[in-house]
Amino acid sequence: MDYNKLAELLLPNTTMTREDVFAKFPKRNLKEGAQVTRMAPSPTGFIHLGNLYSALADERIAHLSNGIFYLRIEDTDLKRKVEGAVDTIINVMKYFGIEFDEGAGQEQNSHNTYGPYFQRQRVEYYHVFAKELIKKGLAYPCFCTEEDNNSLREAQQRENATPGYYGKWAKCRNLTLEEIEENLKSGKQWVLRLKSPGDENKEITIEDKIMGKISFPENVHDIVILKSDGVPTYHFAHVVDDNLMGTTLVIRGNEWLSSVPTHFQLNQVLGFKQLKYAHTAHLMKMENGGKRKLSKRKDPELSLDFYRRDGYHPYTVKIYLLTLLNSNFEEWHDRNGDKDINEFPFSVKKMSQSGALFDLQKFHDICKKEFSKMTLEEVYSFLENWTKEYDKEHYQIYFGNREYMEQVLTLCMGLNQKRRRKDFAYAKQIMASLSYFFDDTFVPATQYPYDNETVKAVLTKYLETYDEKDDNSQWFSKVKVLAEELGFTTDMKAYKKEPEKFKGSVAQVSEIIRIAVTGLSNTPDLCTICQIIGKDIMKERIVNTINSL
RNA sequence: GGCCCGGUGGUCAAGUGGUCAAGACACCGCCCUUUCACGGCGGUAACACGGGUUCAAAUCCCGUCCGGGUCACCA
Repeated sequence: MDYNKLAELLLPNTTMTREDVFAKFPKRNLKEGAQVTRMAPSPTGFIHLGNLYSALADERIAHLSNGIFYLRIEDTDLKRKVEGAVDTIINVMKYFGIEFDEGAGQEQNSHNTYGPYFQRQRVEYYHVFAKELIKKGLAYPCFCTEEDNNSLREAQQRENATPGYYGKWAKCRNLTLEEIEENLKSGKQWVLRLKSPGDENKEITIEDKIMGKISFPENVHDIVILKSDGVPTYHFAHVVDDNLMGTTLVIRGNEWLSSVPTHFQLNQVLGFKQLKYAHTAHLMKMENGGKRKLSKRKDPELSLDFYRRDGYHPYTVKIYLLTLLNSNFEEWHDRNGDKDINEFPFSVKKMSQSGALFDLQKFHDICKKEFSKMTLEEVYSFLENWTKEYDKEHYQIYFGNREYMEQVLTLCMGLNQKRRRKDFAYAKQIMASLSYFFDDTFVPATQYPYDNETVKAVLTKYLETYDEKDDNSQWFSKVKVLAEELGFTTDMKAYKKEPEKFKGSVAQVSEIIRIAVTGLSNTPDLCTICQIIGKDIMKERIVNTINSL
């Protein structure tokens, strides 16, 4: 077979040579040890926690080594394309503190020289290498239709053979040049397949940066490398691009592990240096007592929108991901609270081989801890931005008066205390807990833990003695006096020992007041709440309560 | 089903031949306390199973079981 003729027949318009291509993609000029990593999503625009998880690993590896982290869009499948996806991806990543040095969306940068970063715009390059393979007799056109492939599968099932297009099953493998010309002339669609030189009895071994040494049988499948529209499949595009673009470490999900033999072989036949890989474990979720991969359809916590909508601080998401990524991060972070997390010596080797379960409780704990380290200024602006975007109707109510809101936050988040409160994990939760500070959102209680007469008596006496100038201890002394007058004990120890001996304790008295003023039985310091909302509002709420009984 | 990966408390995990098998989250108890938190102290709880190798095995080997991934003109 005249392979040169075949090559011209199949790809007549490809005139560039391998050398021409290499001239456009020279070896990167980087310092010793600098790593080049990439995020390579398809342009659906849907970025989930798993993407962020592995992108964070990419970003850390690149930046810790003074290397490059770039964005390449794998748009070889038109069905996956969504308008505006690239901007979405870039914005989402930015929101979570991950920025690209190079790639799609960075076209204004002068050093953005390994593009185009959209695979559809690189078709001419793939064709150069495809044509080379044809010339070497390592690739051939396949005219099989979908039906052909279906019946192939059925036949293989009947014979209990491994499914796939390979060896003796590969019908188009040995077509003559004449047959091919004939098919082409009659306008039949074709794909380009690799003529796999693999031997299933031989093994290849790779050293995965996370998994370690792994051996596989060689690939024997004549995989499609160019689809009928001339666009490459993932496998082919990946191998060509990561070589041309100088990726030093391909970090990708576990689901790719089994195609390593294919990629290894592609590298080999193309005469490239083998790529280095790090296959990351998936984020898992517990369900019905078993672990399973997080699914974007079923699990809202996988969608990054979820974190934005509920107002999780992006920094806390990053911290959580980092603790999953490198188990020694948490300890490091605790010990080096003053250091920028980017100083953490992130390592691929420390990444787990098995899938971590997404643990909402653990995540919340981290959120609370991180919130407790933020300044009033940080907390305020974060909440303000969140409310502006996700709770518009309450924005004016909550943020109309900055000084007031600052007082509220200072109290509720314990900002003026040595030990901060750690009640809150996300904005939605915080804002919901603040409603009683605002008349528009205050919801009076309908139930009291005591009979109406007692409640009335407590509230009436409380109003009589209340003085807004009292400090906390003065205020509480008065509550105590009031409690005793009404037959409640202030001896908490005695009360706890034998509660049945008393009508109740000062704790209940406080509770009654608390409920009347806030509508809730659990709140931060009551005295301060009364000071913040002011005597008038406090009085109004109490009077309304008395009247309603 | 073939191939590949994994399996330490409920969860995330240290661990690479000798430890009473760390730590964190969750849970429980006690203390602090006007509620809720915070904080302090303490506690329950694990090497999937069976065989080897070895003076010694969570760690090395084999088998079993369980979980996951993958077998497209999708990535």
